[in-house]
Amino acid sequence: MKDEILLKKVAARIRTIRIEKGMSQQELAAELDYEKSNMSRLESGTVNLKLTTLYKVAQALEVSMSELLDVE
Amino acid sequence: MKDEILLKKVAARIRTIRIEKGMSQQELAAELDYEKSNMSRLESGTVNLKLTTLYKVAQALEVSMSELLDVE
DNA sequence: TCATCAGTTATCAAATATGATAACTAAGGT
DNA sequence: ACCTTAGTTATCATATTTGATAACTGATGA
Repeated sequence: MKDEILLKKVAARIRTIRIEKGMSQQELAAELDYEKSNMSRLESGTVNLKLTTLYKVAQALEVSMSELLDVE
Repeated sequence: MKDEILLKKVAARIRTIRIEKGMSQQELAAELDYEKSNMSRLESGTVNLKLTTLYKVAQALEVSMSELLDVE
């Protein structure tokens, strides 16, 4: 799988789970001490997240990192 | 879990699996088109890997990213 | 002793993530 | 018409990863 595809898929997974949990980007961002704009960027799949960023997102969504990476 | 601990754990996991597969850092590095020095750095747990780097390592080790993140 | 292999550490330039701010669109409700 | 909420996009400075090179240690074998 090409890198960009991976990033898109992980981003989509984050968005899906966030919506499942009934959270807005803003709410999720707040838990992470992010700006909503950065949350949007994160879900756009244009950014190559670092491990600790993934970890923080997973915690805020109350899922494991593996669930966020469960792509294909 | 604090960030540094997470990074240490993931790094340790990578090392463990690499050794299980009977590979040297050099061999693994070769598969990734890395320098062995960077492989060492990666396993030192001092670096906050990006998603695509984790992905490449997982592929070279023939495991899923989840296996590398299966910490704690 | 000498050479090789495995790994570590430091350093550098280049690329990129991160955090912040701002301006914008679009939808809903009052 | 106005306001709020949700999300997007662009831009900036700063920090950090990445890739490369080099010098080093320690162990093992000829």
